[in-house]
Amino acid sequence: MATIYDVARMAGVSPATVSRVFNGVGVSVAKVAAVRQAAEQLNFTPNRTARTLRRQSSEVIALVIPDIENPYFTEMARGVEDVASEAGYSVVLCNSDAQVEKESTYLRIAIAEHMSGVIVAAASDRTNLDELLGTGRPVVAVDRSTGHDIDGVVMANRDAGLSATENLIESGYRRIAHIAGPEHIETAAERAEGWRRALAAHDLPSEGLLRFSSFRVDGGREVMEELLALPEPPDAVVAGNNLIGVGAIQVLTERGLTPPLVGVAVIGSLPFTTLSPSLVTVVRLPARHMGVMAARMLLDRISGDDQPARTVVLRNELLPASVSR
Amino acid sequence: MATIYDVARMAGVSPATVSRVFNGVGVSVAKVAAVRQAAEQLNFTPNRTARTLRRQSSEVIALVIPDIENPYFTEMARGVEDVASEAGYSVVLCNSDAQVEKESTYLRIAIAEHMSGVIVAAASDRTNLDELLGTGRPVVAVDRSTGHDIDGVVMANRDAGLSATENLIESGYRRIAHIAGPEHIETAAERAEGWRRALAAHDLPSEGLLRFSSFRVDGGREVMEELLALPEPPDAVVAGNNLIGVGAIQVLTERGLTPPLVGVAVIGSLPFTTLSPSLVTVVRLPARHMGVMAARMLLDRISGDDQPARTVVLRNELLPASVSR
DNA sequence: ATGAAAGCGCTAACAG
DNA sequence: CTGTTAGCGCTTTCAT
Repeated sequence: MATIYDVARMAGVSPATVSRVFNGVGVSVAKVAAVRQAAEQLNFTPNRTARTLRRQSSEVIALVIPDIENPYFTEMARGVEDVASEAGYSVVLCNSDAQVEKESTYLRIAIAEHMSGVIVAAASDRTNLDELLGTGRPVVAVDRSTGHDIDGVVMANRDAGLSATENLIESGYRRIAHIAGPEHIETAAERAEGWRRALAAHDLPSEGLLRFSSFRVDGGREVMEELLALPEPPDAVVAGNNLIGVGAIQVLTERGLTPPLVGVAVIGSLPFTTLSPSLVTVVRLPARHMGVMAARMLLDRISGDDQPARTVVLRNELLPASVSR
Repeated sequence: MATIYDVARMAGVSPATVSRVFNGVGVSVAKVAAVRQAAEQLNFTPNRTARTLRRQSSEVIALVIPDIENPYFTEMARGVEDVASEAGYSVVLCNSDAQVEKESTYLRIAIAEHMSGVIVAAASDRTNLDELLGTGRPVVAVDRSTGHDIDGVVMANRDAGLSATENLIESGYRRIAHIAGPEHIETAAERAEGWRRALAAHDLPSEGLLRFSSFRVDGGREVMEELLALPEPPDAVVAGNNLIGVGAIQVLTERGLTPPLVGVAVIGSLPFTTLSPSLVTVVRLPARHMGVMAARMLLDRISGDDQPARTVVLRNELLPASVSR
């Protein structure tokens, strides 16, 4: 690999001048031309590692998410990436697999690699950002808030749970279960709270109808089966996220209980569903937009913005099933 | 951030010794203990950028894929990540968005950041690896082969197209269309070739029944609509990948032509489908395994293996629909 | 086994 | 506008 010295020699200038050419500072047109030509000829690319070491920061941001196979998070990643790459930043995607240890490893790498900032969807409420924040790096929380006083972008989760449930109530369902995500994850708890409130407001029963699960397809399947095995099974169900929804609908379909025979409302979109869209209620969560907002806030912080921490709450959109029992 | 010098001073040793402690070379137990304790106290993490600059290589590999929102590729990414992280490597995921220019940018970053190797699912047949290969870095092609003489892992695409089509023929369908991916993408062309052969072998018509599209849901939807508008519409369809399959099934469902009314075979899994699995034929492609194999080959190369280039072809598994017309 | 010292390739004062 | 120079933090000879 050619270095800045090779280019300098070939162009008959000093290494500093070559550096300047590649960093947009004032250099005479003649030398710029000479340097560019030499660089071209030598196939020179500035060595980012050296630049990073010298500058103590790199144009890379880390995005740490708990499940790279969940379309909700990949949609969000697209939003982050679009904003970041527009601004000349690269995004490295890290999959914490919902494990705090893996998450810590990636956060440590972000520090050790001098990345400029981090966007993190916390693996759990035990996520520890102290070390990262101690380095002064900007960090933005997405999807789930953390215990720390930092910028964040979250969904209106309680509202989502509430409106999903109310929609089912309006459609005439009366025994509405909720398959929530893990109990210690904020989004899950909040959505469950919304579900509970909706039922309470309409004097409907909730006892025995709330189940915590994993935010995954098999979690949704398992719990749906349990619910159907109940002496008095529910006539409708609110799925705590997209994957739980998929699992629940799969089980219902296999049993011939295709919605709207059993009412289904899902918190989150079902991008790859093959079901006719009018059969289930969906609360669309603006995942891409969440990524966009988070990236913008992070970039602001990186360029020195030091306002007090902000939390943005994103509204969601109810797409009611158009067919009911 | 504490440096190796801070630790050295505190532990009463030289910086070189600290370095040795963190690189597993022979150091007396007493000093090891002193260094570890000092490091702990100062919360020291070796600076990777400096290490990379010095060593001219980093324990990071890049994985470049054309669509991060496609579960096929994220499943593959999981396979890569599991193997890599086991071996102490981190994986940075880069989304080329099926654009050769974005892809080039990421490949250039991989060089400039001294990454140890690259796994790439080529954006198109115009993907250019010359610059990357010129640096001597190991590169493994996945999913799609490249023009270059490098290791690769691909699916048995022709076979996949063939067996998907034959399954539909056996189920009694006679007018079988194929919605393929982009014509200039190898996987699409090969699967189409399999479809064509199956039809030819059974003296069935193919004329006007092959459509190239994008490997995305809207591509599948669009073409499915076109096909249904034909004067003589097909009675079955082979979808060129998972997303095309989703789009096609969505359109059929909306028209009340739910499979098996119209036969559907999909090349690729439908992880988030809510359709009863027995209604469509699926050719399962071992995406995770592809990632695992690719990562292993790359790691081998990184540790110096210099055998001639190998190409691994992965067999797929036919999961026939259990219900037919 | 340990330390001293020389860079890896780049950028940012500082002079001129 | 341009060149000289001193590191960024680490690893790795080369001595000892």
